[in-house]
Amino acid sequence: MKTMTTCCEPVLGGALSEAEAEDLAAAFKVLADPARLRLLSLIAAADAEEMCACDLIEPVGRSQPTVSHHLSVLTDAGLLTRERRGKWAWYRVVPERLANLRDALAPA
Amino acid sequence: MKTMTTCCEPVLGGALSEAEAEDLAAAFKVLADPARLRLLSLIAAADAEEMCACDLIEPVGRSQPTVSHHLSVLTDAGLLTRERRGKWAWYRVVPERLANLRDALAPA
DNA sequence: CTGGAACATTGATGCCCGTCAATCTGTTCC
DNA sequence: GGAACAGATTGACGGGCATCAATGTTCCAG
Repeated sequence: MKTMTTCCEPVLGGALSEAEAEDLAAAFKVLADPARLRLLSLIAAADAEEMCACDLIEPVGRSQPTVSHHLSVLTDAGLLTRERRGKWAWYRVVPERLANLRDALAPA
Repeated sequence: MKTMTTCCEPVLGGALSEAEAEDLAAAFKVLADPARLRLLSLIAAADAEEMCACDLIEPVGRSQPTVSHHLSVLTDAGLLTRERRGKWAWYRVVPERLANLRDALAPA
């Protein structure tokens, strides 16, 4: 499981190579799932700016393993951070990473 | 094949409903493919701001039907416009649509 | 140390989709 | 009209992935 850090060339910044296109496509693929988008929006909207995984299962309407899987995908993509406190896992969004992807869609 | 027009609720603008999340996920799914990103970047980088499909097949390195398929997906998603002139098809990027998706990643 | 709770991991299943070969449609030119 | 070309469509194949049940792991409570 590799963590994604620096990424990506902008779409409108000149013709993308196949490798650059694959990197950027992989980044958008993480966002291309309704369950993951709901998790992101739920955590971002939390008062404490963080949420326990236990409080995400019911509102997102999926099984516990599925939610855990998506949270891992988001974390590996650098969009979330995970912090274990006792037997609970707390998640926070990483707005810089979101801005990073946003910039990939910016005008030249 | 439905054309996508108005879309989407921002990720950081409060908890997304399942329907809103599906719409936004569908929009990002279009961008989550290296061939489509390369097509977008190639057309955006063209001097005339438009490109003939015939000139996109070789640089993107896929078969003619595959390129035609991706161009249709991008067009249906509102990211490209198609104009047939004689036996050729000319494509242009729709920057407003790109900005639209960009806004979906904007801070609250 | 034993039971239970919270998450993560594994394995299996079904669906979506990127890809290409073959074919079809429409256009140009002679 | 007929040949040749550009592009779209169809059908088939294969890989990737979202999902869940079952199981594993880690931590706390008593």
